Amino acid sequence: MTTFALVDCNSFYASCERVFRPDLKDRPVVVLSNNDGCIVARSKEVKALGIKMGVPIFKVAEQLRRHNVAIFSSNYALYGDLSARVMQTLESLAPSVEVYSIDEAFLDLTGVEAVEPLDLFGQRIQYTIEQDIGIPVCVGIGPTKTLAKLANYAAKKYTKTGGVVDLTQVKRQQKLLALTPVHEVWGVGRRLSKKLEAIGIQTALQLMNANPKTIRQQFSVVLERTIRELNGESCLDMEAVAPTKQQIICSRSFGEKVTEKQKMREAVSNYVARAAEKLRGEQQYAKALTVFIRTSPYVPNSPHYANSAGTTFSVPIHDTRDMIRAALRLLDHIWRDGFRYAKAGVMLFDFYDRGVYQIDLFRGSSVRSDSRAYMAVIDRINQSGQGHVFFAAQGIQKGWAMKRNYLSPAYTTRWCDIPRVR
DNA sequence: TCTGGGGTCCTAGGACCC
DNA sequence: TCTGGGGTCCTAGGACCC
Repeated sequence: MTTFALVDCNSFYASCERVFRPDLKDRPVVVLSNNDGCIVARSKEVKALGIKMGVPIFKVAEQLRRHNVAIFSSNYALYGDLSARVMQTLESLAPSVEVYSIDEAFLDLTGVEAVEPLDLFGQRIQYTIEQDIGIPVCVGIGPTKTLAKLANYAAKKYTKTGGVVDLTQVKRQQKLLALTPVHEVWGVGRRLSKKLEAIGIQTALQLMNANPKTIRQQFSVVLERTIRELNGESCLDMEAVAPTKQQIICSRSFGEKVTEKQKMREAVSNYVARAAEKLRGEQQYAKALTVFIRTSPYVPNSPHYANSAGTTFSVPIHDTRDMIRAALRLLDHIWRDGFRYAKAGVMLFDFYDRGVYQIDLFRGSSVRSDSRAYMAVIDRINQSGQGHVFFAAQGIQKGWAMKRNYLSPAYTTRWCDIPRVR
């Protein structure tokens, strides 16, 4: 019998903003998406106001002001760092940890029950993370990942649980599943829940009792697996080591619409540089690159244009210079004058480890010999926190850069922003 | 005026091969 | 004139996740 726990940080980004701002303890907090567009995190006071996840801020600006809500731009340097600390602490507490997202991790608790009651173990995790990092978490425990997820949902929703739910007993599973709308099940999104409701499946319990074979025919093998997981049959294992990425995307909406090609060239060059840096961080080389640009789909009566273009390299590369050159050539193909561009992005895929790719005998290798050393120097400088180097193509003015009008300090990752104790 | 970014997996259909 | 069966690979699109 396996046992999983899902540890999920409460309102993670909002909680991060509170760690170094005790004055915000009881004040509602929201965090905005890149470009200060939508609300992507809400403290529980904000949820209680009925403000929904993902709404554009301009639609609720007045409401936020009225309730004295503290507003923050996304500060990924801060969230990423606090996330790493949470995960490290979990590693010290549990036999095996799978980092599932920036604010969630699965733990393998198989065998723990013999040593300590599971709910006590969950409470200990909760207490330790709160004490050591200052981030509140909920813990859900169950015999499969899907049930652990559901247990976590219950831990968050029902406050009298104290934020820890042990769902290892079948009786408790059935009780909770009967109360839970099918949409809350992990892997059942908006489309699927609509289709399921149409055939009379409205609760998680009804889905659990559906025939997996029939569901597989009518829907997919994925949903069949979900049913088995709801029934306590573990189909999804722990992945203790993160699998290597299959693609890397860097895209942004612009702070101001872009109408000049030169500005677009700079933006695209920046996204390439960032994507290439991530690629090297994965120790990978890419053989394919795609560039896309588009106008805003939200503005009515304004001419819309969206296009993308891709290329493959003769051998996998990781050199920012080669990628920028290729990307700008692709941009030449898809650029059209006269539009107000809202967003652009770069994608890399078809990855190889170093030295794995078979070089074409006749074409020879066009790879630069200084590539590895040169890129390593750039990455080291840019990650040192002491300086920043970039290519001329990336531009200097960056008028298109995203809006971040409510940014908090980089408390934990920049020397000059570290809080002082007087 | 103002609407995020970054991923994964599965399936269906077409091209192509023997 | 009659025109099979089985397989792979690739791509686009749809669904989901945080």
